[in-house]
Amino acid sequence: MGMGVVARATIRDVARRAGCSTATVSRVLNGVGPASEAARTRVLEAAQALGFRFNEIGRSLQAQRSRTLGVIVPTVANPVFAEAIDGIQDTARARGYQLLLACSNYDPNEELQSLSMLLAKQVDGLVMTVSNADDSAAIDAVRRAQVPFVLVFNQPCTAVPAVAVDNFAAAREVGARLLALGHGNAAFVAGRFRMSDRSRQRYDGVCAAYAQAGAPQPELLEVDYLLLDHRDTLAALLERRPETSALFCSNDMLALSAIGALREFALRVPEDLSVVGFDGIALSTAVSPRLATIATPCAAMGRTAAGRVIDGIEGILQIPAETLILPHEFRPGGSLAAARTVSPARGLPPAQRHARQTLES
Amino acid sequence: MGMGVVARATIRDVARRAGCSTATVSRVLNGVGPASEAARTRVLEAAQALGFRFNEIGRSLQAQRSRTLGVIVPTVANPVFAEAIDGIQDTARARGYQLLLACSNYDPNEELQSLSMLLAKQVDGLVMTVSNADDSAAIDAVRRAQVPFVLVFNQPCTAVPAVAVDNFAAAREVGARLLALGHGNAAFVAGRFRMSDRSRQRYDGVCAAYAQAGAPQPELLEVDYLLLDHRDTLAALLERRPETSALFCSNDMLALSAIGALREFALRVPEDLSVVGFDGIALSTAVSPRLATIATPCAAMGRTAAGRVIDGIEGILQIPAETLILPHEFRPGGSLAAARTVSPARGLPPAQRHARQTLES
DNA sequence: ATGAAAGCGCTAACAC
DNA sequence: GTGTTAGCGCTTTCAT
Repeated sequence: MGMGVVARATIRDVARRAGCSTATVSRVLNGVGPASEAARTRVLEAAQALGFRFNEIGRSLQAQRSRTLGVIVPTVANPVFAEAIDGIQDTARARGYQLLLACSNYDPNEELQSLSMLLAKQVDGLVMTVSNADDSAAIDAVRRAQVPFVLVFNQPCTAVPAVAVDNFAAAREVGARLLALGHGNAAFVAGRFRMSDRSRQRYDGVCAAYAQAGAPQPELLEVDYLLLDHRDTLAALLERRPETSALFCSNDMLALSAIGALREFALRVPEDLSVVGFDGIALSTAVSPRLATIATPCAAMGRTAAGRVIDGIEGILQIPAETLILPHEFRPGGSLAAARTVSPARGLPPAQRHARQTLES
Repeated sequence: MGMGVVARATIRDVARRAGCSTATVSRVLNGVGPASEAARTRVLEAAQALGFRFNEIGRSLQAQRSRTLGVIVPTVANPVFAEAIDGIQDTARARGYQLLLACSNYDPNEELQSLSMLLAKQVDGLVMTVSNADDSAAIDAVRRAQVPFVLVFNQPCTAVPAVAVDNFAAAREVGARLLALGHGNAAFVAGRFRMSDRSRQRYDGVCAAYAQAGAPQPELLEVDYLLLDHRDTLAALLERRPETSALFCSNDMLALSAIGALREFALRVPEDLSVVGFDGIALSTAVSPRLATIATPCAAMGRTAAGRVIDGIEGILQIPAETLILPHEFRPGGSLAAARTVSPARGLPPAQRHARQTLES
């Protein structure tokens, strides 16, 4: 064996050195139960001298709780989940919990598998984002396990504890604003449409707005979410439907990279095409033009969800099996402007070719 | 107590149901040691019927290993760490380890405190990024604890296991390129300069290039890393040193938001000012103009570091106490161009005022 | 005030 | 091939 953990001091070592029993050590170090001043100082001294630290594994086994929260998100590479994790961390740390993190890559099987591992490790509770909150093997499993959990981002129709924003309403609002600005022809750009109920809810929302206005249903444009280069897909769309004047992207990462792709075509945002995102990640306010988007309180959602889970764990609260909707806000940005009345001359194929040559050289 | 974990089936329950001892159950379920076909099927059946899952806490206590890796990074909100975590995850999952995640917020005290918690939870090894790899209480502590660890991103001078890119060399290369393009006056923009050895190494690198060329040392511009709005700071710089023609940012997030801020001043990138980043996060290739940056293999660094740690844990390898340098690559991008020979007219104060009014209305 | 002992779930000698 | 037992580190009755 290479470099392994050297035998760390246990409570027995401390007891031996302090000349008392392990029970006394435990009482002193935990500050519970009686202990004479003499014993107290001897124990403290011994613990100090030995550099004693509790072994939380032993404690967990006996206490039947691990002070650990499981977290399952699709990926940490999308800042929206990263920001939520920061929020979860905040609350967890403040309340003395650690985070066991797993990423599912938008794959329900991996969700289930990760969940299984986390449950085996006896997490006290779970915060997770699943592919499809209304039909999730992972949710079934965590329910069977009777472990407190709260979803984040997911906005289930069924009775499941969750903290989210109102995806449908927010997207409908975006739809209304697009229409008000004259964008009768818009497209909805999504990454993992099949694997994200949020994405579908958002699409439904914008479609509802368009339907209500009698406008044509926005085309659904699915792009590879791993690849951040969407030039080909967008070029195809603009060729197919040149009247498209706005892109509503399922999340900010997508929106940002869509803007990048459009610029490669020498298309100006918002003069030639408007772009709207969803999430309100930190970077969305830092770029210029600022990204018009739905600002969601990602970190607060993480904090709230973690808080509820911990309340549930500690018996402070029976976690309600319903979605807590946190307020969203449409945040205007330079990436969204009124549609041109005349369709711009978009020399797409040549521009595209040019851009690609430039880049691939 | 609210909803707690209901008593889960233990190995004893399985044994009872299968009519054998716990030892047999353990042997069968772990696939080690002898077991008759009859026993095997009875155990499997019983386990199935009871929905038995090992309690990893019990296992860990007995085995003296947790199959858990501790991960400490400054923040998960910076995509560069998020991407590294994805890499760590990859390897960890492949080799059967879970991740216990902690964020230090660039604070050495929090590093130490997080470390302490992770060690108490008996992580088998650690992957971490510390503030200052050459003077880190956390490193001292993890060494004392004799727990295998590898740093990521940190590039220590002292003998510490690490996986990183050569920050100094990469930054010097950026410096050389800036000079070659006529940027005799550049500024280095950093977030947590005091709290990031990487940042300092990068600054030293670019300074070395400038010194060698006899050019004036790039000014160090420290900005609030939490706030992504750097307009005021940048405006002050450009007023103070209007001859500045390029910004070299300590990381891509900073670079991206710097570009955003400049656009708010109606300054064009790269016509008026060039911007170079460092890291090569996914978004840096998606924006337009593409961000010129040092592309670093963040995910690979995470994978490699995790791999080494696990090799160390499993005694496959004695982790070498030295920095493994992974290759970086300068990635050109439209954000960097030759400096203008004549200084552009930069109506800064009015532009700034205008931009801010627009945004704050 | 203190200690002995049981036991959390599991594995690994060791006996049979 | 199988069971008994001890013990991983800790807390917690229950005696004393």
